[in-house]
Parts: sequence; structure tokens; C-alpha cells
Amino acid sequence: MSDKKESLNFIEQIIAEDIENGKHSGRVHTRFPPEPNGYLHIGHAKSICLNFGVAEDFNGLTNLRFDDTNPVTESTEYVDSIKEDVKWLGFDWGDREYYSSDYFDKFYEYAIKLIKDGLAYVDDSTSEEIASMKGTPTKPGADSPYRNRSVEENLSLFEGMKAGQYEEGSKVLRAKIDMSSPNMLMRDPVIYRIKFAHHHRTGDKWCIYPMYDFAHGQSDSIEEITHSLCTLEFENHRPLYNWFIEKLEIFPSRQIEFARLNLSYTIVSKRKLLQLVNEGIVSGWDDPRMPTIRGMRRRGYTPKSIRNFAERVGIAKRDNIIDVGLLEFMVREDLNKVTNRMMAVLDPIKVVITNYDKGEEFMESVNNPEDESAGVRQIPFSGELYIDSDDFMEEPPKKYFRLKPGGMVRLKNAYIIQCEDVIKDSEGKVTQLNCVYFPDSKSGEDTSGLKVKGTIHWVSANHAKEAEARIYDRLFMDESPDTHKEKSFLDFVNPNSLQIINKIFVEPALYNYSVGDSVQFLRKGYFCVDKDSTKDKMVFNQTVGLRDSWAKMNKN
RNA sequence: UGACCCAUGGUGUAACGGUAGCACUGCAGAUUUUGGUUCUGCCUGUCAAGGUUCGAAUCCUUGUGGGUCAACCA
Repeated sequence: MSDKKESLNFIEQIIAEDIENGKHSGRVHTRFPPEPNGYLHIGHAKSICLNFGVAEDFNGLTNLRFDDTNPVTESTEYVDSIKEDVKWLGFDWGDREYYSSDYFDKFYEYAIKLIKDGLAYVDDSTSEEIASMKGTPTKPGADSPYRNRSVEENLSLFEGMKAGQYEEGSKVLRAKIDMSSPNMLMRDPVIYRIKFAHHHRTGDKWCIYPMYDFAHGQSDSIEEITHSLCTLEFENHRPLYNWFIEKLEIFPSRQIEFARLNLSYTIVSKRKLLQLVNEGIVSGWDDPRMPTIRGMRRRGYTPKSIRNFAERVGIAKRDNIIDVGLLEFMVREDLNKVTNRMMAVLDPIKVVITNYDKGEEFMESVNNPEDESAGVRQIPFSGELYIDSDDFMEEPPKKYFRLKPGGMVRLKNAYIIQCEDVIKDSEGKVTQLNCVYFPDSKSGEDTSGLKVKGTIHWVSANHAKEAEARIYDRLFMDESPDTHKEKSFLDFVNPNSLQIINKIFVEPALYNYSVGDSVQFLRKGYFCVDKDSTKDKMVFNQTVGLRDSWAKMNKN
């Protein structure tokens, strides 16, 4: 193991045992097998981290394999995005990029073998007929009238299917197992269907395509995958997975199932995510509110924070709902260590320092108190500033440490000021504060002897640049939006999940940042530069707010 | 009412027959020129009932609760 871990999850335990027993000569080989019909999301990240992580820990390898057996929903657009996302997360599959479709010839041979062994037959029944003969979970199914065709007839029919002699839907190839099995999947599952569809890799070569159960496990075997890790909903498939290995006499990969990730206030379902995109509820797959890898990247999540998250949530078999707060904790933890602290005012009030007569000066600021190597910078200061509106209250509650009439506050990295005058417009809204500053209270050389409880951020009005901020809230208002029997997840969409602030003021140095860069807006939160930024107007996405014990205290 | 799977604080996850631990959350305090960070302390848990055992979260039985399965999707 790369790191000494105090305990192994159940999959690691199985692998450790297998190695100890010399199974597959101690070799470990996993695979990440996405279907290229959608973008990767946080749930996939868990699987990616598991598969690549476990292989790395046991000196094994991981393949990237596209499970592309259904040409009507799959495309290279998705292939490209998946590769990009896996790479971005920090994993490397080397030259082991595979496609189930690469094995179509092999699968066809496997099917022929099954037919020859009397273990598969061509069925002319309609899909409705097959469904009705399937029985129900509590009632056994009935044999198809075509079940006992001869090997020769099946062979020629199946060849005819391959040759395109039959219409789509008119025939399927089925495994001949047991129509009364208590496991529905063993009731003569369909393994090949006719589809006159163009495949993103094999083009028009095939008009028959294998089903998942006749492709996934077989691909595992061909690649000599030792441990095939998948989610719980495939548990019932395992007997079938093993049946094919036994009957086909191929490499015995072992399927092990773990519980998929569920995140509170979030949906993690490709189909439903697609719906959010198609219905325009979000701006696209990379909308920063989406739990997709691209969405999270645009939001400002780091690969490391996602990997740490995947590690923290653990691997087990029980259903779970992870508190989205844990994800937020992980990104704060990472960003805290690596981002510079910069000043930005999101909702400005003007502060005029009436006794400031120096014109301007520059204040030195540490870039990141958690990382000395980040250095220092100079911030322009002047007699006209902006501060954030919630850093002033005319009638503050007890324990309010910020600015109030007659009160004093420290301007971060600058002087202590005292509020002398509150100027309001005709509606009574505070528009300007007239203050005085104490020249001998300058940060780093303070001889004033003044003690203040609060320190607030600011920007110099004449030096600040305008920018846009996008503040995000959870996309759903229900903890588990897609588990309600009577209601659609769309009923729980949060109408206020995106708040755009058109005009914020940021210190000029922020205009040196590039798309994707992360920064902490002091006392506000972590933000990252959005791709919509222009050189005249930058756009900042709020990744996550800072913990705010003042806000929390006032809620109660 | 068939088969398979699961059950440990609010949420996750450990403990592999021998002191129920860790993380998040929550609460209290210390430090702090970010009401951030950091540090300290605290609260809360083995689904139930039987059985095996000197000893059970762990093994057995029976319940209870939850999940998955009836696409020519994966």
C-alpha cells in the first residue's frame, strides 16, 4: 500500500486476501467502464477513485473502457469529455484505452459457441411477448415457443440476423438458462438484438449489438480484469456474469458490488441530469450548479478536493446519502491552503476618510497566511473606499464587531477608522459613511494603542475594478429530491440557486488572474475565474462560502 | 408476496469473539489584523427478540425496516 491506512474497506480486504492466496499470481487489474452517453459526475468520481486508487495501492493497473454497445445513445463527444474529466481528476490509464466495440467479433464468436452448445437460441417473439412470458418476480416465466429450435436452425438464423436479413425487433438471440429461475435475469436473457444504427466506432459494420450482460463481463475477461467493481444494482447480474464465464470457459474476472454515492440536495443520475440540461434549468453540463465533473471544475472544485472526498465517504454496501456539507468541507480544506487572499466588495457602501490627505499609498499584504512562499503584494489605498454593506450597521446587535456610528474598526492591512457621519438617501438607505482615520494605527507599525474587535475588508474606490460575481446555492431544496414517489425531482428545484451580482468592486491585482484560477475573497468565500470573463469584465464564481460563525450565531 | 443484498451517533465509515474509534455536522472555549484558519473539550450510536460463549456490533435463529430485479438500457 502506498499509504499506511489503518483499515481496509471490504473490497481492499478481498483483494488483499486474493493476493495472499496467490490468485492470478497476485496480479490486480481493474477498469473504469463508462458508457459514452453522458458526462461524468461526482458518482463516477467515486468509482474512478476506487478503481484507480485500489489498483495503485496494490501495484496493479486500471483500464479505461468505454462500454459502447448501444449505438443509438452513444457518441464520441461523450468519449472525449470522459477522457478529459478522468485526466483532470488526476488519473492515467496509460495506453489502455479500450472499447467494448473493439470486441464485437469476439462476442459474436462467443454467441456462436453458446448456440453450438445448445445454450442460446433465436427467438422470433415480439418484445411484448417476451416480456409477458418472462413472468414476474413472484411468478415463474414460460418457455418461448422458439426455445427448442435446432442448433443448425439457430446458427443460420443468427447468421441471418448478422447479415441484416431481418427487421429490427423481429428476432433476438437469447441465452437458454431457466425460465423459472427466481432471478429474473436468468430467465433466458436477451443477449443480442438487431439495430440498424450507425455506431460511433464500428460504423455500419454491425446491425446486431450485444446487450450489457453479454458485453461487460466478456470485456472484463478479454482484458483479464481481476476485480470488476460495480454498483449494487448489478448484484442480481452476478449469477449471469458467472454463468457466461463458466459456459464460455473464459478468464474468470470477479464482479464485486459497492453502494453508489448519493449526495444530499443533489441528483446523481445521468438521465435526470440530461433533463436539467434539456429543459434549460441549468445552462449546460458545465453549469457550476451541476454535480458533473465539468460543472464542479467550473465552480472551482479542485481535483484533489474531489479525490479526498471520495476517500472520505468510504466504500461499503449499504445505501447512503452523503451530506453535501462534506464535499464543501473538502474543497475549503484544500483551497484554504493554496489560494491567495484578495479583497473584493460585493455590495458596496462608500467610505470617505475626511482627514486623509495623502492622496494614495500602498499597503502591503500577505498573499496567503497558510503559505509563506506565496509572498506579499501592494494594495492601493486612498481617502475614498468601498466596504461591504453588511460590515456596517446603524443599530447593531450586541457583539457586532464591525463598523457602527461612532464605532471603530480596523481596515485589513491598513488603518483603524472611526465612523463619524452616516449619510442616507431620500429613502433612508445608507449611501456613504464619513470617517476619520488614525495615522499612527497603520498595520505593521501601529503605535496608536487603540484596540478594536473587528477587521473588515475594503477596496480603494478610485483604484478598484468592476467585475461580476455569481453566487450559487444548492440546486434542490429537498435533501433527497428524486426519491419521492408522488413528486418529480423537478418540483424541488431551487428558484434562487443562482444569484448574479453585476457590479462588484475588486482590487486591481485580480485582473491578472486567468480562467480557472481560485482565490479567496477575504471574509467572503472562495471564488474562481469563470470562462465568461473578458478583459474588461471578469466573472467570478463562488465555489463555496467561508464558514461564518457570525451568521450562524444570528440565526438562533 | 420469489430471489439477492443491507442494517453501528444527525450523516458517513471503522472495530474481523475481548475498552465501540475516526471524519463531517452540532455545542462550548482558546488563539487570531479574515467572526476564516489552527488548537482544546463536549454531546449523540451497535434495529428487535431469542440463542451460542467466560465474553457478541461481530457467530446462529426468527422477526422488523430498507434497497435491487419483470428495457431488444447500461
